[in-house]
Amino acid sequence: MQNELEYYIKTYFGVIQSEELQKISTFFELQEIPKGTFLLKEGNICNSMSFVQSGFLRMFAQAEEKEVTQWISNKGYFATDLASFNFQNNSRWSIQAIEDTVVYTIYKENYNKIGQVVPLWHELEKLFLIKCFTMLEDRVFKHLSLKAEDRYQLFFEENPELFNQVPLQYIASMLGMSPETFSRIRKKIK
Amino acid sequence: MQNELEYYIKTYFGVIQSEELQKISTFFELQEIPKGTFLLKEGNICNSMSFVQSGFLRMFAQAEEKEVTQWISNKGYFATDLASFNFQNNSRWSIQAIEDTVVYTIYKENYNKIGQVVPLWHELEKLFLIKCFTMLEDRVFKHLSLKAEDRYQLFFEENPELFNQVPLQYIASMLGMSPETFSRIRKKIK
DNA sequence: CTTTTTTCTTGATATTTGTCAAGAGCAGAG
DNA sequence: CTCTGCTCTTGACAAATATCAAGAAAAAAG
Repeated sequence: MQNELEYYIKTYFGVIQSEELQKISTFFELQEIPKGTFLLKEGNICNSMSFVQSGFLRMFAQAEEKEVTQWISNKGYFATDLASFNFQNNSRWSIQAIEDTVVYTIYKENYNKIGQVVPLWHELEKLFLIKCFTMLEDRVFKHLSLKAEDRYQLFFEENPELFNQVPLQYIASMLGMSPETFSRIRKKIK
Repeated sequence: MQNELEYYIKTYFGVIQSEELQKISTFFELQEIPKGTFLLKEGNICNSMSFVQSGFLRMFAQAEEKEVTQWISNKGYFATDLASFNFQNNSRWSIQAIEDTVVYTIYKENYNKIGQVVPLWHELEKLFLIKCFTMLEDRVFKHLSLKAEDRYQLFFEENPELFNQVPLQYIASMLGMSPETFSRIRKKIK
């Protein structure tokens, strides 16, 4: 069980000595989040970061009229408001469990202790942030260069598991299209 | 002159002791980049990072048919392929001077020395990366929630100085619309 | 100051995507 | 099982945006 968490940490932060990995993982706690529960509400300060062990978390915000889903985290992904977690400002996102979800959560006070346990931590953290940055860069590029259908295709290839487990309207929103357009693209492709 | 660079560093990396700031700034070198010159070509490895002192740099990549402008750096902004700079993989972006441009450039070997000079450096660097991440998060959100006209408006409010100094087609691309749409929005708004 | 090239604008038209409204399908509550 | 909400789909239509082509304007080159 704990090994699974260690695997996620490795995935994001790279190779660490296994003793260190064990120490880090003791900072996390396993939590069961019932469907519908908010891990974070827009405007509040985010003081934790969670890795999804099972289930789904949706990160979203209110725009003018509609609710916009920014990201859906499934098994192996993490969820937090990075800016709020680090700067302690009001979070821009709400994070809510789409299903009953199990997460490994680390709170800020413990997160800040990792540096003392793992000498190289700041380097790993930096590389982690650059990966996150690059992912977003990629997303922006896709919006600048692709039509709805191609964005659908690419996302489907990368995350097929989401499509039969998460309300499709959320995926549509995350890809920047209406649920109706999403539905028509699905039909066309089948 | 050097003070200007120190100001940029401060802007991005936060408050540092002024002696430290001076030490860091000696790692940079002033370069004059003639219009049209490439600081980086897609596919090459990026080994430098530049702050714009005057002029404009365009970061772009080739998509299927068209060239997509991801970002335009003007005075005070920096330009680099973060992923390539850090992981030494092939860069996804080209960076080219739109005008004769003056930059302060730091090369990777010197960049890596900063940590020895400034004890807190890794912390500042981390906060810097989070700011970059947040900016991109914002951009994604804008694409998910706003129409072309609103993206234009917002960007214009934040960067009015670009609009009479840079070919508008590049701004259009960066905002995810065709030059024609861009032009029509301008007309409508005037 | 011309000439040439690039960029911007405009109109006509096509394509993509969104909106509205209705109904179908499905899951959960009782 | 049946009712009640959601969610998804579908059609008709509207709005947003892209494309193509031509000309105007501006900038660069000579």
